[in-house]
Amino acid sequence: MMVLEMGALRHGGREREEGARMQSEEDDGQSQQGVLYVKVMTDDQMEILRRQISAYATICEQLVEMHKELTAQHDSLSGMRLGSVYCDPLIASGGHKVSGRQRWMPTTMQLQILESIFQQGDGTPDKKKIKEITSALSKHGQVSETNVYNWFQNRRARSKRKQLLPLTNNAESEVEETDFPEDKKANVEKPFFPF
Amino acid sequence: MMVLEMGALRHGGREREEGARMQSEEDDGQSQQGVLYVKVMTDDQMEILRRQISAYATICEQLVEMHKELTAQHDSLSGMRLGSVYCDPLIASGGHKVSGRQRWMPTTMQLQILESIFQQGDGTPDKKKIKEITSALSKHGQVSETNVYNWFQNRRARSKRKQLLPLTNNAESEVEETDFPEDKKANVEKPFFPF
DNA sequence: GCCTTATGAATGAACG
DNA sequence: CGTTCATTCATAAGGC
Repeated sequence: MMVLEMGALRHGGREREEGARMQSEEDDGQSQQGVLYVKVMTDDQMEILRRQISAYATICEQLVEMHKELTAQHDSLSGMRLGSVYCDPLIASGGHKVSGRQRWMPTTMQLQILESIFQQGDGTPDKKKIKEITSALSKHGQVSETNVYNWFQNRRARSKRKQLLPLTNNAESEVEETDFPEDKKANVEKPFFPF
Repeated sequence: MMVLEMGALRHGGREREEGARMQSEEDDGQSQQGVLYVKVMTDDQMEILRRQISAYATICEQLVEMHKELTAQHDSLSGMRLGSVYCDPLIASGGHKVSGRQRWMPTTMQLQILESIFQQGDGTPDKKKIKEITSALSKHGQVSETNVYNWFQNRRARSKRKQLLPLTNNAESEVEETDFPEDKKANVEKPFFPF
């Protein structure tokens, strides 16, 4: 069960009505003064309400997650250092540290193993092979199958790119901009969600 | 202070990446006494629903507002997304590497909409649906039906893959929890809006 | 301190 | 549909 504390959300605003997309919000509180009759809803109406609420719940969660991501990178300076062996639990006590966006840093030993496997021809190991490699690497530090998979992906891509790179000296006048100044404001059109 | 009871609405949801169809067929049928053919709600229940919806609407508004600020530079920095209008193929004339095809980069808003649709059950939209979605997304940036189609393809494939390989990492010196944003209600329990 | 580079990870698009 | 490729993003490391 989920409980939403509204106290923190109180705000003065609320004069717009995009939020009131669904009828149910025209009287705002004290709606039925003294009326004692019960409301009767059809299944369809019930379903509509349910979906509407679900949609909002989903959206809220997504927005919160996205907000976390956006703010995570901003204060990412407070964290433990990398995925190495250290990471002393400095936060063990009360640290409400958020954002644990650490990325895998292969140890020297792991890198050597990976490199040697890569150069032994098997450029694209299958799932089984990945598991084996991961298992082997685990002896030298924390690693996941995804890490191994990504490593090979990147290794392939970058070794290929290296080949094609060495003859690109002429700088194209890259037509990057074309920016239009007032777009920033235009972007604030209050679009809300068009389901 | 106002407390919202949400247990009845989304107790099951939030598996993300997977079905999680929050349709209500399972509990929709006359759960009360079995004798009623319509839903009967008391004023209190009605009021709760009303407040829930209102609260979500308000929250969403606020979050959207915040996001505009946070993503303002992000979106504008990338300039126009996608090759967009010009995409001048830069004739041969020596430059072969050419900036060529840029890939579609959905805007924050577009992503929000796509995610919402995906999680509302439409895992595999048909042609008609694709057109609608594309049309809706066009309001927030350039996008083609192919883009939308690909997005859903990838979304499905990757959400399925993710549940098949839960990374096999060992604890070691893992820094507390909080890993990436993916707890069910953890983000609602308390720190719902830490801003 | 920034800036540059290296590289792990995310993801749009394409392939079979 | 599942897998792979190609491009991009984000961040750790190192130089200035």
